[in-house]
Amino acid sequence: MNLEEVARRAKVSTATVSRVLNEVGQVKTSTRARVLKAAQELKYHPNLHARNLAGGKNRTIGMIVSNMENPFFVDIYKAAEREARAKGYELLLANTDYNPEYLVNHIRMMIGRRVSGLALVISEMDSSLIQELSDGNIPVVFYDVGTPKHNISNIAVNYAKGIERIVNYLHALGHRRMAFISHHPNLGPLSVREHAFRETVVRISPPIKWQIAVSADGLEGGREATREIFASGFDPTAIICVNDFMALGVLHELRQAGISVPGDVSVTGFDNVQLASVCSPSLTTVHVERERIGHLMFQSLTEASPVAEACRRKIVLDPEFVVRESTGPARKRIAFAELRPA
Amino acid sequence: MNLEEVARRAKVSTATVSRVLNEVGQVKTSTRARVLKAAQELKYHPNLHARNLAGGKNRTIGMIVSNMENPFFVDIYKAAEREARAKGYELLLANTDYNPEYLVNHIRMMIGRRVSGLALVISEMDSSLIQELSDGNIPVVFYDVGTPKHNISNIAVNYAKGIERIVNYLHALGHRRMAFISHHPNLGPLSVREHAFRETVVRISPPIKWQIAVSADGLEGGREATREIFASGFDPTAIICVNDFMALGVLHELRQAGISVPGDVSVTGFDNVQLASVCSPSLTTVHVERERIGHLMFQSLTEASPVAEACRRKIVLDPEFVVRESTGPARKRIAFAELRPA
DNA sequence: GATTGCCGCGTAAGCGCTTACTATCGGGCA
DNA sequence: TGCCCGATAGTAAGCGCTTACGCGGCAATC
Repeated sequence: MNLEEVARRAKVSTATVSRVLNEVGQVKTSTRARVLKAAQELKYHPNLHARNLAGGKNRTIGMIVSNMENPFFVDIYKAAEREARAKGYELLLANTDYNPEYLVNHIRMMIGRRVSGLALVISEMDSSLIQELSDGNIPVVFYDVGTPKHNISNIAVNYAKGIERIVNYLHALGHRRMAFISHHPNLGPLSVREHAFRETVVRISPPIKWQIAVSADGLEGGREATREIFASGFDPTAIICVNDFMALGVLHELRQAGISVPGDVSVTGFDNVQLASVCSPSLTTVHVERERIGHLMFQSLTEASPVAEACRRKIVLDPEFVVRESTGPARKRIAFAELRPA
Repeated sequence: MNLEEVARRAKVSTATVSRVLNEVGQVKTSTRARVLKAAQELKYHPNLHARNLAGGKNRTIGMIVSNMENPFFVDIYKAAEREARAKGYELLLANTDYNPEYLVNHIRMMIGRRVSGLALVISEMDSSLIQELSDGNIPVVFYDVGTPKHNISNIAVNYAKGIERIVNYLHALGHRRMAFISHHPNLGPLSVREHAFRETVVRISPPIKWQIAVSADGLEGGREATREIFASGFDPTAIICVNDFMALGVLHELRQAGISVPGDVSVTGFDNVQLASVCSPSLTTVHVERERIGHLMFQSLTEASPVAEACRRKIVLDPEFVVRESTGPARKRIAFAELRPA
């Protein structure tokens, strides 16, 4: 069933049916009614592919994220979706699981669908891909990676600042042995945080002992990284996590090991996802405005002002430090061995 | 840039370019190389709309879920996505936030895109919509709602059984005052659980006192429902939640109120999302095989056996009871007023 | 009563692809 | 030598829709 059948049934031309369905042009009320009736009776659903092909336009924007299991990404997605819905756009979502190969496929797919904008909330971006995108002419907005170009905007969070706040805070509480838990350390935005950690820690005197552990993004990854730190013999008084999601795993592992938080070890997260305030103990973390990020990403893709568009920009959000229950004064020097049940 | 430009540059016809790009038909190696080179140089990306229009086929399936914030849905999505990827399919996701209006729009959109199958993991389905879908001819699979038809499959979990297990277990532990926390009580699959709760509770003797509280699906909803129960004056020794996600909120609210779990109140969830084992105290819950659900949904949409397709079926999964830390013997009769800090 | 202008609608040309169907060219074979 | 067939590649007809263009008719204008 296509436009033509509807037209035949309503005894008009396909052009008229199209006009009615798209609410453009002048159509007599009675004709409109006939068309609508015919469409309804035939259970007609316009073929969006044909529509896109013919119309050329496309109120669709694509969003690619790294890990839909992490609530951080879900929040950004939902914010963008809400915005898209309000503005009459469609939001296409794809998930890469941090796999660069999937990412390439998804980008190709989005381009193939001729989205009118592409929001990339990912870390696994290599420069050749960025190049390929900046050669194209569809508006792109990155979160956390890349640099502005004629068709590329950037939104970033000042991670260095956030990490610095955390480290300084812990230092002030007397912590001198810190572990940093991360995932995918060689991906750009994540290495930024690691560097920030290293630098801050090194800059402080008296010097802080530190160690870095890496695992997968997620609850299980947080747990594993924690075990790794224990196993290495390093006994931190504070564990700084690259995000809340991993921190939740850390909390769990510590609890299972009989290590109290923050009594024995302080733990921090990053992002301030809703779970961070709901878990036990609640997480000291850094708030990242996901709502605003989703909003800004959508904006920068659809804002129609060609002047402002001409010079693409980079927006950097300042994070806000949030102190909760998972951090406290450093314990006196006691080895982990004594803390942990045999 | 389109097929024609590539063809011109490679000095062949569009048909040949198409053949090369789709790897069908016979093309001389040297020609193929020329075409590939031209496509690369022009940064050609095939227009998927045109491709779909012309080809008629469509390795795309759509999935609509109620609430992407709830990890339960994310897990199903990821399972289906993995499967789709392996089979060379595209998975289109849409989120309704339990809003029937959004649902209708998303369904129309999926049909408009001519997906080759539609997976609906939603509760807010009214019968007229089901009717509309069963009139159509695209394969549809529901989770938790609807009945099998020629083009409709169903996958469900025996919620009643799960709830019954929970109630019986709590009863055996001495609980005689139970609260049931739910969301969207008049949506089909959710009311099923509520009924199961009611029936089980009523069937048991000596009789159990019970109450039902309703709020939004989510952490905040769980908290609010808990407050509501408190405020009503009912003092349950156990709180049964319709899913883990809400239970996490309940746990948080109880902790804040200074009520210990399971010492003062036992709490149960449903679904066994990963967080249920990671939170503190870990949740007694009922395991629902999300992995398998995602898998089955995909299967039932793409399985090519026309014989098996002829008679659509309903698959019911039996849930498995998982006991963890959030449940314990009922406390002796002490009013909440005494438990809670003034 | 002829002219103007606008409303309402049909005609038809694409949008970028896929895919019959056809045409060409050698080579193998009788 | 003549013929047939397979390997290649081109031609062109759609897929279902939008939209520029144009035409008839009717009210308003002079």
